[in-house]
Amino acid sequence: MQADEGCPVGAQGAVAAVSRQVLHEAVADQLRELITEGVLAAGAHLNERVLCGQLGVSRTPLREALRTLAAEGMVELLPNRGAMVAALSRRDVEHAFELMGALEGLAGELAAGRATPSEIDEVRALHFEMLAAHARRDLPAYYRFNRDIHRRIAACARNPVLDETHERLNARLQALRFRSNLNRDKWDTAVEEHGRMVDALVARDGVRLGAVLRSHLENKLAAVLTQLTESGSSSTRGGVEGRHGEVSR
Amino acid sequence: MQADEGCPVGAQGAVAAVSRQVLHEAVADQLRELITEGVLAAGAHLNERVLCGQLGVSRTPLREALRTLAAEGMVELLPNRGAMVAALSRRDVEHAFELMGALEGLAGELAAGRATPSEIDEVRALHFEMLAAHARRDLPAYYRFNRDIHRRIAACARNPVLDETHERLNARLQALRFRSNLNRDKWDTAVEEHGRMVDALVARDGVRLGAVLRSHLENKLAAVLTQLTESGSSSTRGGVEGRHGEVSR
DNA sequence: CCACTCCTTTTTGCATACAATATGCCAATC
DNA sequence: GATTGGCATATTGTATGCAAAAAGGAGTGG
Repeated sequence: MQADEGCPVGAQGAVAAVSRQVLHEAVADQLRELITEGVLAAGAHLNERVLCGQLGVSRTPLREALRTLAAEGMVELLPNRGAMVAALSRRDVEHAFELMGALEGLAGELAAGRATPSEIDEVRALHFEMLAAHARRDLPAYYRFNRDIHRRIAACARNPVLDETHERLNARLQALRFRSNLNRDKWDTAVEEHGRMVDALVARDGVRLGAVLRSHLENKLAAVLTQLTESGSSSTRGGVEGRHGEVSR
Repeated sequence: MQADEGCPVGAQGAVAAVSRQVLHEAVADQLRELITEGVLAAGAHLNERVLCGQLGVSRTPLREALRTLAAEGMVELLPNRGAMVAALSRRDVEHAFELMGALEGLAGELAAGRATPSEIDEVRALHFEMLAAHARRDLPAYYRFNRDIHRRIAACARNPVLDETHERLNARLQALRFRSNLNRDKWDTAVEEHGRMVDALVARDGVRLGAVLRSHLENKLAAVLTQLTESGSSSTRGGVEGRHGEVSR
């Protein structure tokens, strides 16, 4: 069922020299994806044996992957009682966004000074593509460009430590799947903010870019909190097998 | 993410649950300490079997602990070639300090608004103790109070996500053991900055506190870089050091 | 003298077996 | 009728065994 992306044994003869990935890392990648995609719902209990069967690996690499994900904050380990997908409380989300604001703010400040002209051009191009998606009301495309722009700006900061921290926190938040509803007003506001973002980057005004990114994040937090309040329960999609009792609070 | 350890539902506010710590966590703690203490030097290769013998555990919990530490950035895993203690290049240190500045800056901004009066008093008390240590030229005591003050301020931010990120990055930097030489000028400057820090906190001026913390970090970075240049430049550059992968994701 | 290859040794990666702990059920008791 | 104790089951934690990959070394050929 699950596409086995990690090559188990026999891919070493041919082209890709990089294809040498160890099993527990492949498992970790796969679990990360399952969690951010919402296939494994927040709060869901992860039974080792069941997961082993579904992923087609033994318990050892699975457990190692779970330890990795626990250190990343994606899952929570209960001693002698197994693992569960980390569930973010409303308070946790607020905290995460506070931190995210600082991270993106710093990234913006640095990016404005360190981006190459071609990188700036690329961000501008992505921005226009995003505007096109916005004009067409194409939400998935909008989100894709949106994410790419933020990632691109973060990359311009030229700080791998910052980038890794940012990506990791982002992965934890992605599991919220708050990418669903977005009313027109907020959407328009977000697009406007993106415009100021690009302006600040082109002007290489780091302080301004950082400020724009921070306020952008604050608005996003407000939207997410609104949605959390409204919906309360996430769509309980049956897991890889549907046997996971979702313990969402 | 959940700050609270222990039973999720039936906490029964009674006595704290007995030290139920699993072996791989104990091993991870121990390894963390060995690394930050410098017993396991940066860049050192970690042989699983040898470590097993030294720690008195089998390979399974040791390997799980190593995966945890790898996710935390304390060690680096080389596929099929074992683990080594993460070695920070000069560039890595710069990046880490950039991030650290943003983290402490945010913590300061939040702390100024959220600290309780008694917490502020405690920081003031620690500050005076630090002044005493400074007056006596008692470097170890100074470092202890210094660290406590920073931790205390960070705690006042009331943001576990930020706190965890901060602690983790701090642990990675601690391994540098740059706590050694500190000339009198820089020491005096640092103490002055701490004075402004406490002033800003007492005045509950978050922006100012954040700014002081950031500049404090910048000075510390300068000191660390100086020391790195003096002590390790000639030897590390030519050798195994090079540019290591850093972000594994 | 250097490089290359093959072989041995060592070390990591994975699977499985065994032990420790939690969970759930049922009866016995107050 | 509710609660507690104990047993049965299930699940996690740890140890060990086996196979694959890498490191090291000896020998041979250029």
